[in-house]
Amino acid sequence: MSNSSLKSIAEKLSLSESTVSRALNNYKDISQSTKKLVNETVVKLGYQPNIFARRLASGNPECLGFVIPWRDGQLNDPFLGELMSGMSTALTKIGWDLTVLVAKSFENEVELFKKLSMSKNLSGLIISRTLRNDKRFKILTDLKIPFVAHGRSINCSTSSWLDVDNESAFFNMTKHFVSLGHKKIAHICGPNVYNFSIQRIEGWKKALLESGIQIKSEFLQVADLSFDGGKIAMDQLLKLKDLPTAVSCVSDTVAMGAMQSMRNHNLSPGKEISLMGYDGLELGAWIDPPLSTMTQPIQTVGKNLAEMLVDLVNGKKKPSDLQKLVRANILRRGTDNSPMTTY
Amino acid sequence: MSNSSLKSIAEKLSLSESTVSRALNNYKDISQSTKKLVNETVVKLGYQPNIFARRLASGNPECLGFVIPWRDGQLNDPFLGELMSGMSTALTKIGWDLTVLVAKSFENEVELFKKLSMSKNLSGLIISRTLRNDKRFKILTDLKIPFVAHGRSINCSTSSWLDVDNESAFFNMTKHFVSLGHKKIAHICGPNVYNFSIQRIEGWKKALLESGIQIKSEFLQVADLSFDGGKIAMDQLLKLKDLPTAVSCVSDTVAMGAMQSMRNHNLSPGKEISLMGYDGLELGAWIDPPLSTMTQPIQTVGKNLAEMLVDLVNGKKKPSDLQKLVRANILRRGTDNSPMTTY
DNA sequence: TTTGACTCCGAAAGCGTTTTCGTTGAAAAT
DNA sequence: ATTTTCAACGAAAACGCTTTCGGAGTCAAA
Repeated sequence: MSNSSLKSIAEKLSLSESTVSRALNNYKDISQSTKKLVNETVVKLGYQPNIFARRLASGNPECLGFVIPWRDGQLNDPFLGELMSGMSTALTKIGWDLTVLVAKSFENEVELFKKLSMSKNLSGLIISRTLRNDKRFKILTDLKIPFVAHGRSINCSTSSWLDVDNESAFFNMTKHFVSLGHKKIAHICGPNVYNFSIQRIEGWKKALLESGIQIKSEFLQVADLSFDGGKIAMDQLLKLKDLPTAVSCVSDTVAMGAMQSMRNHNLSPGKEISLMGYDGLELGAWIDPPLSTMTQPIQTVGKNLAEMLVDLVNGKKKPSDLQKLVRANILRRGTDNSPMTTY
Repeated sequence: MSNSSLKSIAEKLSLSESTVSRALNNYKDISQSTKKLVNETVVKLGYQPNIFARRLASGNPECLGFVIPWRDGQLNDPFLGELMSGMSTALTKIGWDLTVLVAKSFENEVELFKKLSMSKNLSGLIISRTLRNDKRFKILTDLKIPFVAHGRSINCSTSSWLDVDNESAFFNMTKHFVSLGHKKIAHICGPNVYNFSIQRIEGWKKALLESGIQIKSEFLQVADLSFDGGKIAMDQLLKLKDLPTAVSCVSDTVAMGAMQSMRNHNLSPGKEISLMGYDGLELGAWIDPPLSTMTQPIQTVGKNLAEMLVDLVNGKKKPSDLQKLVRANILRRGTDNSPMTTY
């Protein structure tokens, strides 16, 4: 029966509703014995509190919103499922909900934020696809909406965020190429509106510097974050007199495009030119040769994002104390090899 | 200010709270003039009702749950974003929410259902990845949880569902091959636990029958819904004495695997053997040659799923009156060509 | 004039929790 | 013996809305 309410439990135990409520919420003015008693009968009766009553009374929506990332009119994040799964599992444990929101443009998103700040239907927000200079940080802060960002921005020092350590990831990738014997290492980066683009360039540069390799500006190509972007960028690289022997790509998608360009020029990815992507897309393993890449534990990221936001909402921590960097790991498949001696 | 409540509006207009409430909910015992007045001041003050109070009082959670599909320990649906975007936009219009749920196993999912039926936190559920014989239909019906399924099952006649017309999709695909001149058309199908596997086989068979082509049992290969599955299945087909000139694949992923197999045998997809996938994955365009496939309007599907469930919850329609079939469309890219005469 | 029907609105009781505050009784301190 | 302290609980207000019911007023019909 779902007719179990606080009242029914209180009557069954000859206690007051308030005592039962405080027992369930682990108040310290309730004796251990009654807490035990209450918890036992609650599971026995299969009691589930009415979350709407609870949320109304407590003033805490106990509900996090996730703004699903929309880019260029398309929703093509293959990790969405894993990410949200991580969030949801973390929240389910504490009885909170995850609701999804969609904003099809920046204006749309800001409008959404304003509505949310008025309605107070959500405890906090998780945003993603952060830009180099992302105005959402200030907007959300001004609106006093608790949030944590998946990704950093130029002005995120006082906010809460979780991000991959892009710089060290591409530092490691480049170092990896160096250790394989490469000296001519190019980088196809993303548009500089994205924060990670800049950071990934930095990692590439630092590794070259530390390895005593001079940075050639023509070895840095900007690309749209798409298959075609990668193809065009690689086309440019292949026009060079002095070709690179390795290319680090800002994403798997871009790397796939770059591979296509190589094939068009009768070059075999991983032979004349090694290359690596980033993201760890499964489909990278489906092509020939399979694309080497870097992976990150997406589900854990989702879980962490949710947990951080809960801490923030509960006031346990300040935004600036909730900043987390996760590592990406090299996944060798087939396109990272030593340079050809004869080439 | 977010201190706007029904009360504040009532005071401002010298009306009672109940009148304002009924005006907003379009009750017919409120005059047009006051309705207009109330609505105007509501937008002026930027009033947002407290959904928890509303949901508590009305008893309608106004919230739909989406069980995100988990398969083989992985969450790899690339359309999740679009699907949920469609749902969310439909629900936002009427002020309902979409919350995501995750179940990592069948037992887990059933447990989830039971909890939901007790707690009544959700108005209804959208499930996906339906099986040929999907026990969830009966379970949810017995638990009296309103739901609509994305995909059919063997026992879904009294339930609400939305599905692609798999049979006609693969009928059309096969007919397309026939019209290109193919007579030896194989089909790589999925495991028969999935309902769509059976239906897609049916479509393939019907088209062959209607075209006067005999169905050869060795031209039907079962594959796991994965890259490797497709590869293995195509390996089998290529062992045949009499090779097919066209292969219709149950999914793009499987088709990618099949292409890999062809390459391993020094065959060019779309030349010696034409093939088509299904799903319309973007990445199909990234390989060489680009994979021909079939697409469906995912966002519309999401929108429809949500709207159907809302109708169901509101009691406007019976489950059996909410069944919808959508069409898939052929997307020619590069792997569907006429058979080689010399081959 | 009375009756009935009809329109529009207010009063008030819920919805199921949380949380503050006060009370009780027993143990400890004076 | 009296006061203080403290643990453990109950009473009741509050959260902000929905919804039922009844009443006031108007107008037309009898």
